[in-house]
Amino acid sequence: MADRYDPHTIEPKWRERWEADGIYRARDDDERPPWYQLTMFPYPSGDLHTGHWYAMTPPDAAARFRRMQGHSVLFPIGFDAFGLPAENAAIQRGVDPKEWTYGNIDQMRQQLRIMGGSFDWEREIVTCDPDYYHWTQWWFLKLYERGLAYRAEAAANWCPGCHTVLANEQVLDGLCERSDDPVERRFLTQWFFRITDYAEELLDFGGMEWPERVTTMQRNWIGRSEGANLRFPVDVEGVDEPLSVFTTRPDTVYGATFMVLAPEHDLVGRITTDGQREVVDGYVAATSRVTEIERLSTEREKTGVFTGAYAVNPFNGARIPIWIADYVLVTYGTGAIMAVPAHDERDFAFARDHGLDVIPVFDHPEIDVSRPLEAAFTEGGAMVNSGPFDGTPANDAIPAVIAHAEAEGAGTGAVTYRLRDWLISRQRYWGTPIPMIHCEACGVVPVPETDLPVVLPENVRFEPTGQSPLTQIEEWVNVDCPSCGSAARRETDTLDTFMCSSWYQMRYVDPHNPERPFSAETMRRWLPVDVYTGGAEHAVMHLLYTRFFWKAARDMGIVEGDEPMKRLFNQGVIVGPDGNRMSKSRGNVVAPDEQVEQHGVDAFRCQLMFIGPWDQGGPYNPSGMPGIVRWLNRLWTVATESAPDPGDGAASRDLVAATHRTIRDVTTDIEGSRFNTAIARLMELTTALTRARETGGVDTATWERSVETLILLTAPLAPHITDELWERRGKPYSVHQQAWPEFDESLVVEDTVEIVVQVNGKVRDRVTLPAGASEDDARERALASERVSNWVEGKQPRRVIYVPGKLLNIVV
RNA sequence: GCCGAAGUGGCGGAAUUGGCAGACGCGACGGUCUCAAACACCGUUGGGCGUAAAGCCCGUGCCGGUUCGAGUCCGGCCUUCGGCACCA
Repeated sequence: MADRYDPHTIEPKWRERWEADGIYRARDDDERPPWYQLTMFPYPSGDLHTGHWYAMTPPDAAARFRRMQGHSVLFPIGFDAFGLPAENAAIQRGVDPKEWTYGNIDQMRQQLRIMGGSFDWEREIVTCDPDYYHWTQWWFLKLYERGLAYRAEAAANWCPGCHTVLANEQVLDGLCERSDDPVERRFLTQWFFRITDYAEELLDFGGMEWPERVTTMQRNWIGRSEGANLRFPVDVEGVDEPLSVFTTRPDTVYGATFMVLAPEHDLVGRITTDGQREVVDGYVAATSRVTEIERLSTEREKTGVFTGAYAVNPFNGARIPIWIADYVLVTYGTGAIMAVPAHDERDFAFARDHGLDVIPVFDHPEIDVSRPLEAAFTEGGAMVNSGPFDGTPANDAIPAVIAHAEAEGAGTGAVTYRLRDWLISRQRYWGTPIPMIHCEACGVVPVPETDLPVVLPENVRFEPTGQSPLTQIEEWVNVDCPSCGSAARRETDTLDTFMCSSWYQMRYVDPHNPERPFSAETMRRWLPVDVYTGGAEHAVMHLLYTRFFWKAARDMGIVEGDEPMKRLFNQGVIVGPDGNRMSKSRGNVVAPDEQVEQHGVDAFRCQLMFIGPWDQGGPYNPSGMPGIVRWLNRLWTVATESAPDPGDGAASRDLVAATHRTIRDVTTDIEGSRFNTAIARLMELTTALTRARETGGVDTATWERSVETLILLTAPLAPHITDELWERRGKPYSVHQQAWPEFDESLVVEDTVEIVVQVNGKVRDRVTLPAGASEDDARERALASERVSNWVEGKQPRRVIYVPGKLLNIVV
């Protein structure tokens, strides 16, 4: 009587119906409590692959689950559409980046719709739309007004072969990814955001449910170090200011036997003596040619040259030589160090290679510090060779030395971060134009808000000139100064695409607002995001930038609260059946279209969720698909065939208990993103129903309620088949607009419990007792068991451990 | 080198606060239905000893510890993956 389960007829039917009825639209006037479920928006590469399905179908299930739980859910989608691939396509194949991008978006939209995602398409955003980047530019102006945007000289990756600036991602092992030329560093004036102003606050993850993995990576990236800034007077005529160094070990200052400056340090030119000028200049020039990657290699020998100048140790008056070396980085601390070879491995290696003094200033239980050291050691006992500090225990040494430095005016306690300001300039075409104008008279002038957006010109020629293609477009570049009206030029750099994605979750709440990025009401209603899901590759950059952006917006009174995303979940990486990253060349690509064609959308979604824990990822092996297909078929069967013979209804109670256990488990599993175990529980309930149908003894009302509960619980995971079954059972449209089943604890309580009986910790028997039996009852029943008494052998139990309702352990 | 996560059957993986290791699924084997196939369904499936029963022993990367009891906690290793990497 019932026809077979055929996903290919029911899936398009429901997709069209949901869309026509707009049942997934998020309404701002909905009175139910709001829930903002966000999945990282894709780059429009033009092909939706299995990774996208893996990233997006579980949050779709979560969004559907929250809706059924009575939330008004915002589950939006859009495209992160600026960036390099479009520009590369333009350079290589002569296509227009805009056409290429929008063509891909059209294609991906179609593919995304097939997924059965409950996205609110009316809120779609595309970051390369002028309606969107209008507000990206507005944000830039706000940050500039607030003093958080500034210009400075910074190194860019320069490919001498292509005559162009490369993004970090285009540099592979120090070589240009296209021409294989060694990449050089070129200094350009570029725009930065002062993310470092927020370094301290960004270390605080209080009240956030973020994976520890991510918070740890962010902490390491920010890299807070405590120590001191110490000032060493320089013994060079005409140089009055002292040389400032940052150190985490001010307690080793008496062991400082030389100073090292980064080759790019400001002072180098001024302190170098005539006799050393040639070697120093040569070394500085050589350094600029060395790539960052080579330079950072710890394997490299520690090179460096003497400047001829000396500094004075403010603690003991020692006159110590000043060197330059590329193991000191100009971007960290003050770009200069006091070198303490006895207690720092790098300084030790440098001192050994260049014949410099090594003076230990801590003693050590296993090392004779009166003899030449064989290696640096960092952990010592008490201070030695340190004048008035001799004998100070290691634990007290740092505060003592800092206190002394502060009293003497030789330095102060200080904190340094590894985090650098965010370089946002790109010498590229396909990005948001930076809304600034350069005027000879007025300097840098912001474009007035009323003139936004600064629209990206079209029909651009891509020639490798080393500058953004925008510089070629005279009619775009030449503009009147907004301040004085004289001839001026537009900024031709564009914004890092990470800026587009730093605030997109805010735009979704009010995506068509022409007056501002979003209204205060919509902001208060939806933000911050309840759950944000996406790949771990964004653990640092994107997720740190968006936190910075939010905090800056908060300080400007634009948003409320301290963090943009309360909860974060990183899904794992899905790889090919062979365990390798899916790639065409390996031939291990699983194409979603083929999976859908063979098994249907619901089966593919469920298989991806069933494969293992969502945060773990792993190989996608289609060989497991039959299990999911069988389950959906069995679900179809129990839901479409008639109820079993009720008999005396004796089996009803067990079925009710099984149903409610499933409600409980599936609810907590989906809340915790454990979709794999949720499906396992649903399979079990399906099996229970299949069995009950054969054996009978279930009254019809109970049967119907269990079947319908099973359909409701499955709906978020397999949305099409469940709506079809719901309809066929004559229930009101749509299953996705029904309430989530309520769990009733009292219905799963059993009359009897099975107690495991152990003797000396080994399971020997099981006894069935009434629920709530006392320890004495359990003990009596256990000792009555022949299997148990065989092991006890008449010995007196030394001790009995009873875990009520679970276990009894007799120790003899 | 540093930081983080993980290691469980032939395979993917289960296992609240320490309490029956291997849920659920794949595969395999045996069977029902069928002219046959598909679909569906039933049974067995960690290893060893043992007659197939009962029963016993071993078993969650390795070594040791805590505990009545350890996949879970502690100490020390090994391996894999991810991140950072001369950060003073």
